[in-house]
Amino acid sequence: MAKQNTVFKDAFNRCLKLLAETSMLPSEPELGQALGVSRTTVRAILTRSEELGLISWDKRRKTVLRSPGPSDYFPTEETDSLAERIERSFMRRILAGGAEPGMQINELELAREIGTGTTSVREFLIRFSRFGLIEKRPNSHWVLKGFTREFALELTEVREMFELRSAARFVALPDEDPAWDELKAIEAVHRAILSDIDKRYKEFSELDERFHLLVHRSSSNRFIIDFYDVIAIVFHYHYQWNKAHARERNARALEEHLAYIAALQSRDPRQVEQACRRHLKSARETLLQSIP
Amino acid sequence: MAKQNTVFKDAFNRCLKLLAETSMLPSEPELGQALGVSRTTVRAILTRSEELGLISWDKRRKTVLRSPGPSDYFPTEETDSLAERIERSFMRRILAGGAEPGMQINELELAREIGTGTTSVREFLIRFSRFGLIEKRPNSHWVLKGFTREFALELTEVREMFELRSAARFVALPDEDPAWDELKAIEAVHRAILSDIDKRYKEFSELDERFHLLVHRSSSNRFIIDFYDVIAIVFHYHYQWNKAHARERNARALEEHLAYIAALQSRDPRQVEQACRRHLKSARETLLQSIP
DNA sequence: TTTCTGTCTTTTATCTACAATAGACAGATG
DNA sequence: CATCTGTCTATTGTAGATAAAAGACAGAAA
Repeated sequence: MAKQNTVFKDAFNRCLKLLAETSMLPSEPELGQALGVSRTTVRAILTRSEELGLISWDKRRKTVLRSPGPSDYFPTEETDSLAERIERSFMRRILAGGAEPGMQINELELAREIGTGTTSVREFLIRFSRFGLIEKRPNSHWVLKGFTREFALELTEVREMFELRSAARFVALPDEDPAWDELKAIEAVHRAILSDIDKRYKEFSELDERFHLLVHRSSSNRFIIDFYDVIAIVFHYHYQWNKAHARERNARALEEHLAYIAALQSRDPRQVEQACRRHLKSARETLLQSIP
Repeated sequence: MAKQNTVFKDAFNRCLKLLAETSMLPSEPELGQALGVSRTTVRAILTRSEELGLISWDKRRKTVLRSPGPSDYFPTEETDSLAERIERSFMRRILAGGAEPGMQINELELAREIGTGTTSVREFLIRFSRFGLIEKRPNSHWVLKGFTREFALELTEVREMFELRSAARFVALPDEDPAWDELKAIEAVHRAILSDIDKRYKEFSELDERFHLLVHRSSSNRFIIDFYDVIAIVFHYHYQWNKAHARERNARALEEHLAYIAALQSRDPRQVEQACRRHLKSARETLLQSIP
């Protein structure tokens, strides 16, 4: 196998959903636009849809013949890109499995375990190295530096610098900036989750990312925004991993967010700084608690 | 060709220098230590040295027979690692050649131009992407974001945050920290260059990197230290590129550095902040002036 | 005239193969 | 008995090949 056709499979699945809602599909370029793929892939999707008897296709006439059933879809395991699969496997290994700092990472072994070639693993490790958790010894192996207390402290130190700076920029955004509307929307979701916290506390993780990314974006600084990737991935896996007291933690964080959001809306830099510092402090403590 | 043997060639050249100074080479492990390579490579070096009649080699007895001449060395072009060659070619293209932002970057074309396989180019681009100058469109090309005014401003914004923080940490280092000695050594080089500025102003670039890296190191934060790579590469190529008024610029920067160093040595946080800010401000202005 | 389709070319993503390099182990040597 | 050498194995770095996906262009259709 050279290239996986996950783009095709994933787009095909998404196309089936569109197909369920109309009787006539649009033009190829339009469909490509809607699915975010090239015409080549669109045509592959149409070909397969025709073969399955889902549509009849004659040039510009693409008529839906029947609604897609569950068996028409590709299984979800096959629609994830290789990079996603590698990331998951890798994070599971280093977070769940015995992940002692200093451990060697073996490309070939990892590749075999994941069932892929070494090139992809290698490229993943190179990309991943910017998260500061692994390091390359040239002409030799990678070394796991480990998700340690130092790591968490270094990460949060930079995070705090960047977020304070971004928050200070946020209050200076012009009234018509779309960020204000997004902030309102985010606030509303916070209230909704809080009012049904017992059932919905798990939604916090995703909301957290959405909120902080919005703040970081207002820095208009690519380095600050890019760094948020590091924070996001660490917190993402951290939430998955450390579920103790999740409900209470999330409830408290939601409250802190609301105070922080109110401060942003007040546009008073001092209030913002205060609320931001308070929230970041407790976020840091939570993260540190989960590290032995 | 599978793997380049640049490690061997480079180590061989360095070994010739050692060889010129002794009549008897040490043991294989010791030699490996000195050259920073494995025993496998050491033995390859010894084998070749023997073939060239430079030494006689019998088990532990490695006697130097003659001093190496110029023709014994590998040409320097062959000792650079592939990654270095790719970096240079790439930087020349995007800094010197018409490097309009938005330009597409083609892996295959680059590889052909440099005379290497696509894999290496790809891996280089992935590593390089963390410098914020290029961006990947998945399943498609890379886009050059360009060495623009915004880039320089975003870079210096973060640089200033990080360096102020690091400098503040520096003054808190214990007296016995080796950084203080290194700082003294750096100061001495500054004075030496300044006293012969007309001839030696070109040495500033390297000294600048050495000094700022020392400061950043005292942050003990991997993200801050890693970020210095970005700064270093940008300034490195910037110095190579923009030579107008280099003498005056460097003389001024040297003076600023001396003030900054004195402030660090005074251990007075307020003086440090002032001197640091002053220097960073003029560094930013210099950088911006070189951008159209 | 504008947008669409059929066809073709180019480029990327990924696998496999292989030389260079690192590293392990047992027996040799001082 | 500690260190070195000979030999062997494992792993990385790089090239080359190939399917998937993107994208270009000319002629067809509205």
